[in-house]
Formats: sequence, structure tokens, C-alpha cells
Amino acid sequence: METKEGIKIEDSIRSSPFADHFPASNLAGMLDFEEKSSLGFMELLGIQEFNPSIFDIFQAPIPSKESSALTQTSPVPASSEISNPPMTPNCSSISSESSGAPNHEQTKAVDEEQEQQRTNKQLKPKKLSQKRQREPRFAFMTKSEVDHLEDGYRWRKYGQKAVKNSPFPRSYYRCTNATCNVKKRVERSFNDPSIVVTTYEGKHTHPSPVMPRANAAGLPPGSGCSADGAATFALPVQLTLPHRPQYFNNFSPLNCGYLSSTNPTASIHEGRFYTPTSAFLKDHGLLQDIVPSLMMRKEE
DNA sequence: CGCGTTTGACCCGCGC
DNA sequence: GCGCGGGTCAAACGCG
Repeated sequence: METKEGIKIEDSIRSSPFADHFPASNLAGMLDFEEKSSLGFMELLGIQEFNPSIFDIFQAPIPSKESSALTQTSPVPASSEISNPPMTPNCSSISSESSGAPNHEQTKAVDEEQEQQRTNKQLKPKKLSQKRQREPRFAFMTKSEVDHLEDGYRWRKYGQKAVKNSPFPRSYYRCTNATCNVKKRVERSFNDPSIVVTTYEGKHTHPSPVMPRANAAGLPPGSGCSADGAATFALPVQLTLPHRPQYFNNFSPLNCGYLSSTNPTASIHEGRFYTPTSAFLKDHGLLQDIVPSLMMRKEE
């Protein structure tokens, strides 16, 4: 499944708009860490964890199938992927779920016919089968006692499934904004129940409803949590939660460019994972200030 | 009443 | 072709 759609780590790094901010040595170190570490569940996400920058997903999508080469260490499907074709930035998402799928008016009409037929046949006519176009995905692991981490957006749960070989169910969330197509999956690690794996899919088409300080802190429109789709995440923030999650590894969106560019070893804090919250709090006190600082570093 | 969660059924893709 | 597992739908329900 998803293992097929992994991304090539190094290529992604090099193609990353943040590549300039990752000294080669740092990158190597990070890769080494990724390769050498035998982290159990970490391996499950090994590739994605090391996604060089979440911003790649939105700025320079990478073809998935062609570039998948990183799954050799992942016995279990990976949790994130970059699956958009390398078209122009922002090419995929805003046009809703059907975007990218080859469905035009004709197919739409056909679909409606089929749907009518289904309606006659079944009690519960379901949505028709267009080829599902996967949005870019991005996953990270968080050490937290709460499953659903606050990330600045409002989510509505639309499903929950038992995960094979895991006692923990996987929850499916969708952004409550009607125009927004972003989804996320939340599941706990089988190996370490204290770890929450969150997988985002898609792009927010609206500003974060609870990130008022983003703009105030100097976030230019389009550079961060804005509606124009340049970047789409509100980075997970834990401002109000009693639990302070620990973001794992280099893959955390929070250390894309920030920590890695300053201290390559920071991301392997405690040998396994890194706690960006505390690090950021040192300098900024609030995670909301981090996002702008991250962006501003890019500008430097 | 509106919004979010729960949950069983259904759909779809993939591997065998 | 079939079965399995992931993903989604939508009715029912709960809560403020």
C-alpha cells in the first residue's frame, strides 16, 4: 500500500527548498542516524520520518511511484508519502477531492447514472468510484498521552478502524472547514503506546482558526498558515494541553530547518527522539512563535 | 439545535 | 476471482 509511495530521502532533501539550510554534513548525520538506529517503530516510518521538509510537499511535490525506494527497511506500510506529480506548486489541491482525477463532465454524468443504478440496487448507495487521488501526506510521531493533538485547526472525526496487528484503533479526522480538504489519521504505535503517529493529508485552504499570533509575529501571507496554500500546516502546538508531546526524530515539522540547521544532534535528543517544545520554549516561550521564527530563518 | 463522536456497513485497491 | 485490509459514509447518538 503506502509502502509503494515512499519518497527518496536524499533526493527529497536535495530538492527541498530548505536544502540550503541543511548543511551537507548535517544531512549526512541525520541520515546516518536514520540508517543506523534500530528504533522499532521508528523504522516503520523511517523514510517519512526523515522527510526533509514538510514544505516540500506543498511546494515541490515529488512523483511517488517513480521515486519510491525507501521502503526496504519498513516491514510495515509507511505512514506518509508524497504522491503528487511534480507539477507546478499548488497544482493539486484546492480544486477539491476530485482534483487530479480524470473526471470531467462526461464521467460525471456517467457517475450519476451509475449512482442511480446503485441506488436502485442497494440500500446504501455509496459514493462512486473515481480513482482516488491521494493528497500529499506527511506523518510524524509524537510522544503524548492524548491521541488527538491540538494543531491549531479544528478536526472532525469521521471514522475509526481497528488496525491490523495493533490493539490500538486508527482514527480518521477531517478539517471542519467546509472548503478544506485536509484529513489526518491518528494512531498509536503498537510497539510504544505512548507514541502517537499522526498523518496529515492534503492542504489547508484557510488560515488556522486558532493561530492569531502567526500573522502578528510577522508571518507574511502565504508563507505559513495562510489560506493561499503555500504552506498548509499549523504545526502541532501544545499550548493548551496538559501533555507536552515529544516530537520524534528529524521528521518533526518543527525542526525542519530550525534545529537541524543549528544543531544536528538536537534531533536525536535522548537518543531516540527530540523534544522541540522545550527547545523552542527556551528561546521563544510559545510554540506559536516558533513558526514565524522558522520561516524567518528561511529568509535569512 | 448545532456540532462532534461513535459505529456498522460499504467501497476500493491490492495481493494471492 | 476472491479475500483482506484500509478508508469512507452516514445514521444514530451525545453533549453543551
